[in-house]
Amino acid sequence: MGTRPGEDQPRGRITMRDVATRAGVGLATVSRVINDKPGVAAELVERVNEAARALGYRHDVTASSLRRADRRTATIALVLEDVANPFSSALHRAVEDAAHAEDILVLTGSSDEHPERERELIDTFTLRRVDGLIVIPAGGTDGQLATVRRQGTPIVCVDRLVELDRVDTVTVDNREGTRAAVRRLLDLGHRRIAFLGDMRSIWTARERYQGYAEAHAGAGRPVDERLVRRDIRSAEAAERATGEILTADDPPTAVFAAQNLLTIGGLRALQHLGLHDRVALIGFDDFPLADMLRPGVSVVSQDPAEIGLMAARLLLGRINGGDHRPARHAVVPTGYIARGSGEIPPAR
Amino acid sequence: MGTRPGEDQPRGRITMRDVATRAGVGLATVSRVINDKPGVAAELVERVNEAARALGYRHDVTASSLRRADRRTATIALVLEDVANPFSSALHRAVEDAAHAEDILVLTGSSDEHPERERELIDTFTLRRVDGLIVIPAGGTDGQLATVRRQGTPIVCVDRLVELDRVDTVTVDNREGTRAAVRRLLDLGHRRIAFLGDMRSIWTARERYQGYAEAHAGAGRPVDERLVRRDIRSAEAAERATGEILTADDPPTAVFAAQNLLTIGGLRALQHLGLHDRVALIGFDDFPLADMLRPGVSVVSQDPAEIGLMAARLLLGRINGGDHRPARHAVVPTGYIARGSGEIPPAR
DNA sequence: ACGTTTCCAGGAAACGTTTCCAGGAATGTA
DNA sequence: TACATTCCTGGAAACGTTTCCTGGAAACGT
Repeated sequence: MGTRPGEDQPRGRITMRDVATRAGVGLATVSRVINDKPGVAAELVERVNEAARALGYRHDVTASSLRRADRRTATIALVLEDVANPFSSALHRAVEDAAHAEDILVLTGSSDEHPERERELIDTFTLRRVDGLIVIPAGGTDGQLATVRRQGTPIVCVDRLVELDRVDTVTVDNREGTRAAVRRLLDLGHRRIAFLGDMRSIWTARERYQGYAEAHAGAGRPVDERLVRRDIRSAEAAERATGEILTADDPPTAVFAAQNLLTIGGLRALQHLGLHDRVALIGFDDFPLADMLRPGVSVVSQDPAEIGLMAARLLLGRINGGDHRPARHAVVPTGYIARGSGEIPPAR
Repeated sequence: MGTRPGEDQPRGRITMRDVATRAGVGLATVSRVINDKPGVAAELVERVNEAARALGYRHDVTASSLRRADRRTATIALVLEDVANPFSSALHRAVEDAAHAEDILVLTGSSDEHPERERELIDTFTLRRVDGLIVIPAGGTDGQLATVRRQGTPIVCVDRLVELDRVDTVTVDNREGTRAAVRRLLDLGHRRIAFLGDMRSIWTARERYQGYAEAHAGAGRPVDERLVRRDIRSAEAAERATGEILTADDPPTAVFAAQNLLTIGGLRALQHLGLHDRVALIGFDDFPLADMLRPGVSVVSQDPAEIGLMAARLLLGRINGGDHRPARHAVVPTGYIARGSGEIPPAR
């Protein structure tokens, strides 16, 4: 019974059949053992495992999922705006961890907010038969998402609200977070508060503006449209816009920047004009080193890890059988981090 | 010839066989058409495409790669330290773009620098039959990498040098980048330059220290071991270490931080002691907002996008046939970005 | 007109697995 | 002891594709 090297070593790739032959059992039995199915005599289990180990057998997940009744591939896909941006990548990490706990792999792709690219990614992923999809929708792909959903793939949309049958969403309380922050500025005595907003085609951008408007309405103060700049798409544009507003007649005493890059742009403009200690600034969404700046930048914070975890939970829940449930719309609360820039009182 | 709805619509999943039936051709012909293989009459190509479109046929990549002679899955895997850290995610993005250009999907995983987790990831990925692997090796997995390589999967190692047969590497010039930066400090008149270093088990950490030592040797200056702290693994630890060095007798007039987090830690310590305008600081690796701080933080910069692109090119090159070549070791140059903190002269 | 080569098409086998099914042994019951 | 039931086991079919191979038709040369 010696294991002389190369004895009954099969030449090509080692398959279940090889293991079966060496263990002296049938192919079906090997499959049962590999998949931990009950009802195989202990002795055979032992023999099969031993043979598999000796031969260096490696289970082929691809072939397996092809035949498998539930057709599961143990893969989920994540369509992000850009894997390299901090929000996306923190989300990605949280999803990876949750998936890893169930031995599920994560495929990712960056849409760059292009509906066309997003469509392509969703297409590629479903072609690969992923078990589920987490998407930060750029908009314009609702029809496709609905189709994919109808064909059986569970979907969770993140960051932006989507109303589709049995599609869960995880969003952040954009409106309330913004309202509360702007309310703080008003309570501090600010009367002229500028608003820097992202593309209006984006749901979160609209919601945040609503929060800004609601805070004003709640305090019985009108919004001065000359202080509102929307559809800004880069830090540079934000810097320009902020500069213009600040150097015009009757400038604001505070700035609310409704997105990460816009906050940076606004900050640059303030520093450039030497106003960073005299004009208040609050940004939506935290960023690294915000506490190291002078003054520290106060922000409305959202927790991407929490969002990702929630999304993964909802998705995995559906994958593991609970797919009949109606859509759930989870809302993760925002926080406020006071670091100084939001606490500057209005200049006389 | 009308297309009455549901006419010869097959019930379950639409397969090539369905397309073949509808187009009135053989299964093999459909396969040829779908794969753009030459030698099919134009009319049949037309009929097949038409049938595929009408039925909404979707090619099953999984089944395809199972039978396919080259067994390619059009997937590569990327083992990172953490998908959420800026260096990793910038690299990820560059790899994604390069892969996307060839319709290749990217699987990713975070090793957190744990050899055990890294081993597990590599295992999972090869089980899925990825066509190639890009790894930031945590160390301790060389044997496994060699095995995987021998079994045919091309591998590119990034960021850290690895000497394995037909395994390419992409690294940056850690030693020279550090040497040049420290040399600048010496030229500015600094004589006491502290060094904050990462875990010595990491190749880059060792290289950077070498650069620091070489700069001193080149200027005929001894290294004062009391100013050298290595094996630091967090921003907090770096902050503590810097604080200790700065408050001891005969403190340094400049600090070189050999890694991202350590730079932040050092910076915090300097600010805390009110020395940020009097003690010079240079960090290895750029970080967002470094220019917004007071003073701006000077850094030795590496270009993760360039690194990722290079790694992807090497990998795709091997995948597309050039796998016989011996290992190539690409070295991407570093830069220096002067922002102020590195240009502070020694205090009298 | 005939034989040879070239080309295209389709049936069947194969990829590595899971699942169906049937058969044999073992156990339980009358 | 005879018969029904339960439990294990392995052969064969199936998953959706690609590739091998055979055969007929067309094209060519003499």
